[in-house]
Amino acid sequence: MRLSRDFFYTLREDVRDEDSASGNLLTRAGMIRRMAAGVYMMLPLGLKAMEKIDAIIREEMVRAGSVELRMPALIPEDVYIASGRREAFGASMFALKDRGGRPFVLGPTHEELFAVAARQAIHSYKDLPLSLFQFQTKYRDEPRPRFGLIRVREFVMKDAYSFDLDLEGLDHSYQAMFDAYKRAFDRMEIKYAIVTADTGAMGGLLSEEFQALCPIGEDILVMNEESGYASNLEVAACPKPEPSTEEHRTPRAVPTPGQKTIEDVTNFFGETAERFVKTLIYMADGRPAAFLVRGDHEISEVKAMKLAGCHELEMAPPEVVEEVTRAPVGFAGPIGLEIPIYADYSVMAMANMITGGNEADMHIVDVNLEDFQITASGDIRQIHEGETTPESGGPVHFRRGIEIGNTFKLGEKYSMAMDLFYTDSDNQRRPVVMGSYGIGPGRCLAAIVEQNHADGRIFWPRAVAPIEVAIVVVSTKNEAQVAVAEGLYESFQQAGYDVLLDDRDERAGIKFNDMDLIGAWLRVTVGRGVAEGKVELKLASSDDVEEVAIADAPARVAELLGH
RNA sequence: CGAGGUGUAGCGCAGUUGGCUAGCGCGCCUGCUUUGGGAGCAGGAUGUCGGGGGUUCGAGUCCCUUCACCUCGACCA
Repeated sequence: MRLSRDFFYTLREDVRDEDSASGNLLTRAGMIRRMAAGVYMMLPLGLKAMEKIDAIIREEMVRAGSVELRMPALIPEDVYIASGRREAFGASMFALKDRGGRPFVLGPTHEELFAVAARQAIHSYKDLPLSLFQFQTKYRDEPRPRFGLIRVREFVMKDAYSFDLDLEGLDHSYQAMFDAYKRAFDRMEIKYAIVTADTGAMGGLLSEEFQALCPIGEDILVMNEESGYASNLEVAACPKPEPSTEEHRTPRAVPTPGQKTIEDVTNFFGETAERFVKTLIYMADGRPAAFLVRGDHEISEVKAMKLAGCHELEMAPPEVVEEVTRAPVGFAGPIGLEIPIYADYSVMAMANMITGGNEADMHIVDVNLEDFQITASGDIRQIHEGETTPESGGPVHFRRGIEIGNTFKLGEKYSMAMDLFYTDSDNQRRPVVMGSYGIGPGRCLAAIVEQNHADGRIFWPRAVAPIEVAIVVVSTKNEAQVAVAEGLYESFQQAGYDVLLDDRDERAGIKFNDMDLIGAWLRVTVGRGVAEGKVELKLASSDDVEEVAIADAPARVAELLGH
């Protein structure tokens, strides 16, 4: 690009309302611009970086044997009703009607459409396996977009789908995609962890996430480096404690006026939180249910949903809490509840616990398991840092990650819903076994910047730098300099580099600063050295400046770029 | 959805108890000087003060309303 003519600008100051380094730097570098909450313009330089990321992903997809196509974003609503996901996505789906009043949605993900498309091509076991992918815009009406490109409402996703005969075939397809993902992220030089994750709204058998390690990441990763254990906090298994050997006493009510929170009550009783049980009232698929966790623990809603076997779980509104506990919010307890009660393993190990009294200003002490009826017990809490589980093999610690990729073994869920079957060699009709695999290229871009910036400038990994070579003409009034710069520009373009010519009539300092901000990988300075037949080369990653003869510049640049 | 906050020039901001032509820095335009790390001097342009309504002789400022955006929360009863 030639700056005197191209669409290019930078901002000198930090941008208001950009709460992440990547959002701020990409905006200042003139690569992106926010239009609305979670909606961004992708400007030429940002688009260039995106295209490089896309190209890497595309190459790895093709290498893994996947075939590219493109689905619509505008989709009749009944496609998602058929799979039962219209409800699962709920308000996070952008919904609209056409002029005839027919309901449409903007697709948040495309398992259904791919299943529908595959129906045309898959009839026999001879048609399998098959792998398809696309780069396509998704729409999700996030409750709270934030962190620049990291949580947005409109974004391009690379999504791929595998179709296999059986679970064994799925394992192969999954592994091929998994390896492709690793190669792609390695080429982008992203520092990431792979964690087991919740299958969530996708459903299915297994989910693993590729998480770019980064302090502003929204996911908490539970890890143990020695054993290689890594799991999303949502699903990280907790240790199962030994039952208490304390002798069980008889429950008795104790007045606790105004003591509602665990903190209140621990102070009131002068006991540690481990002696208390939190009774959380939820709506599980619309019906109230109680979940018990120890006072010092936090519930994992993902695990709780699995234990309760429900698809939707949200905190019950105060009216419901008051109805089922017959007490104001803050005094719920298991004794006398007439709704299903699910208990965490740690509660199963407790004795003489303190619970709410289901009565205003009342708690009950010395409660034991025999004093109430439990529907089911299981691991429904979040693990704490420092705990050890059989899986982790040692104490876990937490890190934060940005989810840049996710792989799912879906199984037969969508095939069954969308009627995707094949005939096997014994003339039996069988559901196709599917997998789905997503990468957020925009999140990759953001994660790369988060991981590679300092002093208000971006340091791009080699493979994704939008500008490989920036030619800075120090003085555009100096004809000799301009001629040399133009010659090099032409030569670098011929060589196929991503090259930028800063021929703006600006002072050298402005140009140098701008090239630093946008993270030009290699800078060629065409200035006073031209009089002696020389130009200067400088890598963004180093402070060293190398003088070379103009005639030698193309060869040396090629060498530095590794072309 | 709950709570809080912010909307004033392209960007970042100030604007007193309501007061007369609405300011500052950067950027932009013109000229001169300068010219290797965000130049200097002089001159200049640019505003539905988020929108609508109201109070008032007079509103960026007060009131009502609405929209947008941001932060925290929306699991701990």
